[in-house]
Amino acid sequence: MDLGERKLQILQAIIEDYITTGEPVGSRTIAKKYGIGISPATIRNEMSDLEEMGYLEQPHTSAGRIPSDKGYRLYVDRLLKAERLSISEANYIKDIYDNKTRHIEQIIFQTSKILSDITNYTAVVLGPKLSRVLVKHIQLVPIDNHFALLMVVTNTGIVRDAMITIPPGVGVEYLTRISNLLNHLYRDKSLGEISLVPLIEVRDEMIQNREFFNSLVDALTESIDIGEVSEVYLGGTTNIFNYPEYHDIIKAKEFLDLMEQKELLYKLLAKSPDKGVSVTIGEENQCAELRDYSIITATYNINGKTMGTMGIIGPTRMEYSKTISVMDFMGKTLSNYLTRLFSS
Amino acid sequence: MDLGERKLQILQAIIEDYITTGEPVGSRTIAKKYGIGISPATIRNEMSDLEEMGYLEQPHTSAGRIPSDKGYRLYVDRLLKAERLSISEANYIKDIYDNKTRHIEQIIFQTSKILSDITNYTAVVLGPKLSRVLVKHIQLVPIDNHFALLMVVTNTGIVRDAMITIPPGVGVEYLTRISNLLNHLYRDKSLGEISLVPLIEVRDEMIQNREFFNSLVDALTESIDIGEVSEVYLGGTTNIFNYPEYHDIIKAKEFLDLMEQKELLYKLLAKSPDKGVSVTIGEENQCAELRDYSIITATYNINGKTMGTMGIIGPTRMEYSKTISVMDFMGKTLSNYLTRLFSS
DNA sequence: TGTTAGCACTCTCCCTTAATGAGTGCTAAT
DNA sequence: ATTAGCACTCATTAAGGGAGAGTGCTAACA
Repeated sequence: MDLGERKLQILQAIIEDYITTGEPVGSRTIAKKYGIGISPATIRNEMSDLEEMGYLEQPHTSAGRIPSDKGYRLYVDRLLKAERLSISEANYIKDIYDNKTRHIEQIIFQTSKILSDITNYTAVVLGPKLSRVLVKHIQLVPIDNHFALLMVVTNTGIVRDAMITIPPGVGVEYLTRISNLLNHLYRDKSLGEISLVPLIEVRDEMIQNREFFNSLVDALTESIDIGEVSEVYLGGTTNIFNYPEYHDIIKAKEFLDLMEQKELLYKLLAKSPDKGVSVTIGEENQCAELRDYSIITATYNINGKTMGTMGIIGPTRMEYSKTISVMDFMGKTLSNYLTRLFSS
Repeated sequence: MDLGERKLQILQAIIEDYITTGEPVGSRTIAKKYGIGISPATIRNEMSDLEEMGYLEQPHTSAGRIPSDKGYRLYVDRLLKAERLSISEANYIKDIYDNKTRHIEQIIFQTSKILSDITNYTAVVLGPKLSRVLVKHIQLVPIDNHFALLMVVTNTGIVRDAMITIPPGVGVEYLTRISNLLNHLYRDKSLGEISLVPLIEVRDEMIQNREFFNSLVDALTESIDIGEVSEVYLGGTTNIFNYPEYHDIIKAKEFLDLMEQKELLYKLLAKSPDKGVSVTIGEENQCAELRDYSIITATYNINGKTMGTMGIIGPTRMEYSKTISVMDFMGKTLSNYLTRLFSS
């Protein structure tokens, strides 16, 4: 069977109606609202065909049709007309970033709030991929006689830190010497490289103090690794309540509990493609718990180097057109802003 | 009318039954389950009295009674028998802290998770009151030619930082000199004192560079203030779904949205008394949105100096006895642990 | 005088039944 | 190929009607 022009028109009408109303769509509705000069009966025949082809589903015999995931996919790939943001929305987004903070955590957090506000879905934004962030400064700061703080400052203004126990007999000058060595070794390298470039040079210097060396390595890896997962920012988790199909308490709790699992969210977004906007619909999701949701992701970059990912999670009957535009625009806006801030 | 021994017994029975079942309690139930050798009819008379006195309420004519907020208050103040934690629970709590991390954020976060896990309510824990935290180290770290990082390390391992723009002509040596001055001035002072002790000494030194001085002051206040509100850790926000009276989507959303308002939660907990466990029941709450909830708070300290507050938010029919014990124990355990870690 | 049994009454909850209406699929006419 | 007509299906809603839990009141009882 063939997907003629008319079938596509009908499919599009059904999908768009279902997206806005959330109710199964009947043939009469299509004929009236999206009049293509065709009678309901004809539309019924076409709908029957579309169902057979797998683009539509019927909740029960005497209800209208709803799109299947395959239907949405077709819609997103072929039928979607890109929707430009309204000027006020675009300005709203831009204005947010006309701000004073240089703390990237704040910026990312704000991004998640705006995304969820504008789209009315749940937003997940990952902080900059630490492996791509550049080291600007490393220092061992003595706190008291027993502890020092290993501090790593990056070009994005992130500060990582970890406590280190100082073995007896290690003095301030020694810490300073090690600090200088670390700086010499790692400045302007990415955090990703740190884990690779061995500390051998330093080891020679430190061979006298095996114990300290080990705890230093521990602290370094801790300060790099631990954060990786914790940098997940959520916005609008309760937006899911806006959609009647999730008025069920069980589902709502499932969803919210899912959003608490930062590692899962991290994995979910981290593996999205490197460039552009990507759409994952319902069953296409790897994660079984998310089979009822669609996810739209985009990336942001600094100086053209991809640094992180942002995502929107919502029901499969998502406003794809609008949301894709928002994500695209947001990705670019954030990238510009960050590049201006941190490219120096 | 007088509150005789028997009336108290009956009130206690009703409250405890209602706490566990969530259903209005009838006279027959009391007679059977909590047999005091009294017939349902007599109990009915007593219940009628208790209602007249304001300790009980009746959802509708032919239902059993439920406790009023005033009833709960009486129960908490006079009828509660302290419930000791089971050994396994006590051990569970203690074990959590046998841990390696010195990051207080982690410890606080974990505390909120445990609290919500054990109690099955929502936990809110405030990070250490910054005004009481001691400065261990202040440093201006040059990042590149344009920016430096003002870094403040405290005795609790917290690191606050803020970016500063370096005016042209300011060199590394100058930053070091200022760092030393700041350290000299503020080491072992509390953050609260910083905002008071004027920077005059430093100003003399820096009078040559008005602009830099101002941005330094800005950064200092920023690094102290901003965090105050952001340090609110939540655990078990979806636990509210466990209680049938909150199966209503509207209520659930209201609650969850409330929990997103960190400033409100901060204010709520920050003003609780300095020592010991405190209970706020339903209408006693200042915050109108929380009139349907009860809050139990406790504080934790380092070396006997109160540093922060933890709270449990749940329905008014909360297991007061159990929860109060947990909070008491948790406050003490956390205090001990922190004191051991950070008293040096 | 306090306590209790008995009884009529109230109100919620749940089940059944029936009516409504939106929507379909099929058939036959155009 | 399209469409009007019609019988059929099924979810939703409203109304009716026990059943059950609980009360308040009265009168009897210790």
